[in-house]
Parts: sequence; structure tokens; C-alpha cells
Amino acid sequence: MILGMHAAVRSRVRDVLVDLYDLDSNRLPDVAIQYPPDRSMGDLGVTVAFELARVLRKAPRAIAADIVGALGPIEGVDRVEPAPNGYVNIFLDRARFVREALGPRPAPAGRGIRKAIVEHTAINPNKAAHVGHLRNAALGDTLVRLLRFLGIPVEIQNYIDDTGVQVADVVVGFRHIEQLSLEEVAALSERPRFDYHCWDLYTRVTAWFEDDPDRLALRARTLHDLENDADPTAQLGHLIADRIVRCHLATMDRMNIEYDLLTWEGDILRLRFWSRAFEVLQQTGAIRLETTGPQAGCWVMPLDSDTPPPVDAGPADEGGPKSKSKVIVRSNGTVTYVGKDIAYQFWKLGVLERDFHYRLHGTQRSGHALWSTTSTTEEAGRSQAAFGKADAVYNVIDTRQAYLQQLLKQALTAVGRAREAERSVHVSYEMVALSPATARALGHDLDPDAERPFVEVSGRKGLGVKADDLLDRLTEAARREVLARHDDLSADGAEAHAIATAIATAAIRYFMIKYSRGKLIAFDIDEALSFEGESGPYVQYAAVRATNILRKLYDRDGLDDGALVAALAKLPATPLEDPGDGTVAWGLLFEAARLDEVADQSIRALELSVLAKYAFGLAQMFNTFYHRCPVVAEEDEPTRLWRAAAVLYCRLQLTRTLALMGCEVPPRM
RNA sequence: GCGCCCGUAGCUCAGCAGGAUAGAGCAUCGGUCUUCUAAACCGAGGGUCGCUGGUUCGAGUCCAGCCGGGCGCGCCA
Repeated sequence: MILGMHAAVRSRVRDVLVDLYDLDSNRLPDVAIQYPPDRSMGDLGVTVAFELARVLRKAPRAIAADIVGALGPIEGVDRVEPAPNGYVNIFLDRARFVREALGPRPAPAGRGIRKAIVEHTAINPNKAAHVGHLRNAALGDTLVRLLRFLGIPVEIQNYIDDTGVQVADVVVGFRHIEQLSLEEVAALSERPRFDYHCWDLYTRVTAWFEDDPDRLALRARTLHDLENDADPTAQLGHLIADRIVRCHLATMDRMNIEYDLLTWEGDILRLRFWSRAFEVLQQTGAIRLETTGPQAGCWVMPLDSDTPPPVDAGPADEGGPKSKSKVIVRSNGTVTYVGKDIAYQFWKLGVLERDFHYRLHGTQRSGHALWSTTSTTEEAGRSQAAFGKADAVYNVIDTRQAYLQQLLKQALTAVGRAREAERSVHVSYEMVALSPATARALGHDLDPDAERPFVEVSGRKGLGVKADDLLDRLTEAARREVLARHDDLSADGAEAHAIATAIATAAIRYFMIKYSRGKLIAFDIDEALSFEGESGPYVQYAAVRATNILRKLYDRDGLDDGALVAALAKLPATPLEDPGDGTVAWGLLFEAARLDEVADQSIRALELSVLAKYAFGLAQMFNTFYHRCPVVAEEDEPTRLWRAAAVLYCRLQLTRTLALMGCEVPPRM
């Protein structure tokens, strides 16, 4: 809503500057729009007078006065004032603004991206999901919702590494430690929390390898066998990966997270994506066969370096700059992890000229279909949507993979795809570790000498907070709170459960989003279980309070949303102009209108904490309003109705903001 | 050694396409429920924005160099 006003003001100011000072319209400084610290000073502020002071050799104050004098009427603007220090302050036509805000939301622009792919979650399918995975998924899913909010079509992919060491290790565990047959594992996998069983087994395998390193030969053989479909090992691997993925999907469903496509690494191998990527890389000279030195026999990709070594500098010794290169194909002919990833990235961007087959994996809670890649045509279903071939790709992966993600961009550049490289975005974020208190609570012995503020999660050691355990505890805590507040709810009833679930989801999703992504989270269980202060439930609570007010108005006056909006059309605007409580109501309405700007900024900076902070700030402002400006009890009708409008609009925007974070507003709490 | 990230109140963090008086949550202390739900609100205390220099009318925000911390840099995945 507010971005439209920015654009109108900016464009008008630019026109005026050109006229006033005979400036070249291409060389105008950016007309920055900001917000005065207090609504009584104005709604929008323009600082361009400061920028021009030097060029024009004129005091900012005089320039501001010139601008204000020349500006003339702007649609939606009530008046403009020059501040004594040089700001140009703009006051909006408040009544008109509110009436428009409560109308339909204009279609978003879409910003020239035909289709974006967001890859997130991508948990190794060999054990239960933990809190670190929740950060990834919460960031990824919020990114998806924001992009769609801005009008960009998005395809959500979840990459499954079903042929890696992690799955291999669990296979070894079932075979050699638990000594179970395929059928026995299949039966076990039908029982609840198979992922928890594998979590424990995985740590046992790790210890088992440590006891006797010779056993690592079993891992190597298993890893090899996993790639051969006919092998019984591969069948066991498939079974485990498939069942664990179902567990992960169920966990993510509790977070309101769904996907469009599961991409299996096994399919990338079987369909020989790599061999096609290799052709492209080789033909374009992006990789070369090393004939001498330690990398002899390998296909390598030279790494970017600002100063390539001189040709005739002789053999590179200690002193000289060493040209580095990354091995893509090993001397034994097998492809490295980077190579597989390059092939996958090429496919996402439609530069591979090869495709998967697809089968329907299932239907998700929302009714949306989930597809899965497959490598055989016989089980392939008919996909309604074409997958891949995006013109922007967002890979949500933690910062430890930054080097690898950089290599992907470099490979694209090297094959002459600079545009695709630019639109390959690594959405990086710091890891989730454990606070010392939480690590201790999990039974982990801390070294008393090492006073580190966090303990790294380790799947191998089984050290971590499992996602479902956390969600269970959150739900239980929320249920207790709700039952304490509402006598009519039965302890095990569906309504209490639904409310508790919504609160738990909001609590964890908000928690995972509120830190900026470059910040390491030292996850503390007690902190995460808090529903007070800056938290998801705080934001939900504000929206629920708004609902209560509107319900009371309806019950007493028969005033529903439509009737309220209709009444505003011919209501005098004076209560909104009142410098006391009118400023509170207007300030709330104005802040609520900033969602479009906030969404835009979140995507521009890929900083989703901006959205979370906005949600909290708006909820805070609503609570201030709530305590200062009674609605139902207000006797003056215009004042009451404008306040009701503030409540209605604030609830609408809070609901939208929560929805962008994958959170719902419960009917009560 | 090179690259990326972090350093703001006792703790955890916002603020960074420069702009008006540096904010919030938690914790501490003191208030507010016969009122639209106290998961809330009001108030108090608490800051050399790591250090030094630079750019600018203006720097927590941009640049450079330091200091401290984290992560990454394999013919592993």
C-alpha cells in the first residue's frame, strides 16, 4: 500500500527539481523517502534538499521551501511542509488513505522473473530432523511465501541425497549391528518414529566404526552398492530413504511447510545428468584435463583469481602465486560432489538439455500435489507442471556451503551463462548450535575449561534437539496455557489441540526467522518455549484481540466488516486528525500499510528477520492502541468507527504478515 | 595464509540502498485486571555502537587498517 505513495511522491519531486533548478533528469540524486520519527511531524519525509545543497550552493532549508512551493497537489497527499532544518515533510490525506487500504490489494508487479526455484530443507534421509533443519525450512518457506506475495511464481524443491555416506551408514547399521533383513526393516519402518530409531542407530554406527576402523570398508562397499539398483543394498537404501523422507515431510507439515518436487540424487546419477554437464563444461573449456602435478589425470575447473600467474614465470614455487583449481572428475574417472551439484544447478536453470521423469508422490494437507523425480518411464506419471527451467534459483543452505555455492556460479559463468550465474542465489545463514544449558539438559558433558557460548549440533554424535520433540513440547506448553484461559475447552478436545498447534508453529517459526541470517543461534530450549515478549504468539495474540473487538461490535451493533467499510465512506475525518488519540489510531493504520514495503525490503536484502521484526512492531503498536483507545465503549460514533477501521485493517495486515511466515491466527487463545 | 560472517545495554538481538533524540525482548525494581482476554500495558535504572583513521553538511550505518571470535578453503559428501 505505502509503496504506491512513495512512487507518487518521488516522481513528483523529481519533476519539480528538473523544473526548478534546470537539472538533468538523468543526474538527479536519488529521492529517498523515509519516515519522520513522529507522525505529528509528517507521514513521509524527503531529504533531497540536503543532497542538493552542495551542488546548488544553497541552504537545505531554502531548497526545501522551494520544493514545497512548487510541488502542487499530489494525489493522496493532504499537505506538504518544509521543516526548518531542510526536510520536506508530507502529510497524507488520512481518510482517503484508510478507505483505499481497506479496498482490494492491487496485483503485485512480479519484477520480471517468470519462475523462480527455491530449494530448501534437503535433510539427509537417514535420521530425524533437528532444530538446525527447522531454521533452514522456516527460512526457505518464508522466502517462498514472500516471493509469491510479490507476484513471482515459485517452484519449491526438496533435494534428497539418498546415495550418500549418511544413508550408507544406517544401511550398515541395520545389516551388521542390528542384523535385520529387508523385510524386518520394512516392518520396523511402519512403526511410529522410525526416524528416531535411525537417529540412535546412526550414532551407534559411528561409535562402531570408531571401535574398529577396519569396518569402514563396509561403508565403502555399501556406498558403491547403493548406486547399483539391482543390488539388495540399494533396495534397503531406498526403503530407508523413502520412509525417512516421509517422516521429514510429516514434521514439516507440522510447520505448515509443503513442497512441489522431491529431487533424488539417485535419479541424477541414473539419468546420467553428469555426463551431459561434462559435455557442456568440456566444450566450453570450463574444465581441463590435468596432465602433470598432483592433480594429474583429473578434470579440474580453474578457480577465479584476480592475477593469473604469468605464463613464463617458471614453475610455481613457494613465493609465486599458485593457480588453484578444483577437481571435478577424479583420476579414477568418478565425479565429485561438486560435479553432481553443477549438473543439478544446470538442470534447474534449463541449461542442461536433459530432464527427469516424474511421478506423483502424494497429496499434501492443503490438497496440493507433491511430485517426485524418477528415472524410469514405466512408473512415471503425467506431470501437469513442467519442472526446472527457472530463470532464478534460490538455494537455501547454511553458510558452511558458501564455497561450494560459489563454485556453482563460477561454473555457470565459465560455460558462458553469466546471467544464470547472477541469478543463482545462495541464501546462506549461520548454523543453529545449542546453548550450554540445553546441551547439558540433553545429557552432553561439557568441558568445564572450554567456556564456549555454544555447542555445535552433531548428527553423528546424536547431539541435537529433534524437531518433533521440540514441536511436542511447544504444543503441550501452548495447550496448558490455552486450557488455563478457557474453561469451556476440554483438555483433549480438537479445538484445544488446533489452537495449541497454531501457537506452537508460530512460536518456532518466528523464533527461526527473527535472527538475521548471519547470526549463529545458540538454541536455548527455555527461550524457545517462551510465548511472551518478542515471539510468534505475541503477534497472534494481538490479532486475536482485534478479532474480539470486531466480534463485540457485531454482537452489539450488528456492524460487520462490510458495514464498517461502507460507513467510512461518508464519515468526517476529524477524529483521525486529532493530535492525541487520533495520532495513535492513524499511526497504527499507517504502520499497517507498510507491509508491501517490508516484503520488498526482505527480498531485496534476503533478510527475512525484517519481516519478523515488522510483525512484532506492528503487534506492539496495536497493543499500545488497545490500551489507550477503547473501541466498543467509545461513545462518539465517528471516533469509534475510525478506531474500528484501524482494528480491522491492522488485523488484516497482521494476518497477512503471519501468513507470510507460515503462521495462522487462531480464533481465540 | 586466503575467503566469508560476527562484534551495539548485564544477557539475546534490531537498527546498515547515510538523515531528525541509538531501540526491543529477557533479566532487575515499581505500578495496572468488577473494563474490547494481564500471552498484555505503563514507568525506572542500564550504551565510549570492538579500536584507529578517512569520506560527508551529517557515520552505529560507507571506505581502509588493526583487534577479538566463528566458519570455510580435500581426488569427503
